[in-house]
Amino acid sequence: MNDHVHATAELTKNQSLVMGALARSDGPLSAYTILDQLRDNGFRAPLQVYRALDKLVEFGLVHRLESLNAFVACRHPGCDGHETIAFMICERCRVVNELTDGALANRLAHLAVDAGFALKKTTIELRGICRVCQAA
Amino acid sequence: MNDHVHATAELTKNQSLVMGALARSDGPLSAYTILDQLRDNGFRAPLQVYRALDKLVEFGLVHRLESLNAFVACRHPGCDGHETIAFMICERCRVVNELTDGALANRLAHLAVDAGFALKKTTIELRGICRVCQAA
DNA sequence: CGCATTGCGTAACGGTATAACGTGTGCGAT
DNA sequence: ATCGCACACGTTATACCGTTACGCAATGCG
Repeated sequence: MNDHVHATAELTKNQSLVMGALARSDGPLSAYTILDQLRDNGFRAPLQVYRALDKLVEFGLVHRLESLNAFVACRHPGCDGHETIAFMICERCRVVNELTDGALANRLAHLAVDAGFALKKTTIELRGICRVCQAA
Repeated sequence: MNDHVHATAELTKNQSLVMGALARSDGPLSAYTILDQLRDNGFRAPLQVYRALDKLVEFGLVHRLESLNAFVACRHPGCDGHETIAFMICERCRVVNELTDGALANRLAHLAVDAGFALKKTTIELRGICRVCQAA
C-alpha cells in the first residue's frame, strides 16, 4: 500500500464522513458545522471531528485556514506539492481559492535560509474580494 | 494631531495597559493572558482586552498571529509599511520574528492582480525552528 | 443645550479545541 | 494462542477564544 496517496477507500469511517462533508461543501467548514452535519451519522462530540480532521490534514486531503478557524477539502490540481500553498479568501462570498506559485515558495524559502530558520510549515492567507463579487 | 502616528501618549488608559503588557513580553500573548496580567489594574472582562487590542491593531502597533490566536507588539524597524508582513514563529522557544520583503509583497500583489482579486490583508506565518534553537 | 461619538464596565453567552478517561479491534512476536 | 502494542473510537468534562447585548460616562460640536 502506498504511503502517501490516500484514496477514499483507505480512510476510516469517521474520516470518510468528514471528508465527504468537506467535499460536498462549496466553501470552508468549521469543525462544529461538520459535527452538526454528521449528527445523523452518529457523531456526538467535537473530538470525533477533530481526530478525523487531524488525519485528513496529515494526509494532505484537507487544509486548515488559520484566519477562519475552518477547514477546506484540498482542491489543488493533482493534489500534490502541499508544501507552500496560498489561499485567497473572499470576504464577501466566502469562496476560497487555492494556489501555488514557485516564485513565492522560493522567496519564502530564501528568506528562511537567510534567517537560519528551519521552515516546517507556511501559512499564506490573502483576504479580499474576489473577481465575481467585485463585478456585482 | 497626526492621523497615522500613535504615540503611547495618545492611547487611552486601557490601550496603554495592554500595549505595555505586550511590549514587556518577549513573545506573543493571548488575550486571556493579558487579561490575567492586568487584573491588578482593574481589568475584569475579556472585552476590555479585546477592545484595546482592536484599536492597537488598527493603529498598527500590534499584530495578530492567526495561527496562534495571539498578539505581538510590532517590532518592525521604524514601524512603517504594515501592509505585507511575514512572521517567523519558532515552535520551540516561541520567539516571533517580523520581516518585510519587497519581492515577496510584489509577488503576492501580482498573484492577486492576476486573479482579479482585490487584496485587503495578507497573513504570512512561517512555523519552524529558529537559528538559536537549532544550535541547542 | 441637544445630540452623536467614543470609551468603558458587566454579564451572559457562543464558538473553538483539548484532556483524560475507557473500549474494542487487528496484528505481529514470542 | 495469547500477549502486547498501536490505533481508531466513544464519552464526559473542561479549558480557551471571542462576541452580543446592555447601560453608563466623558467628550466634542452644531
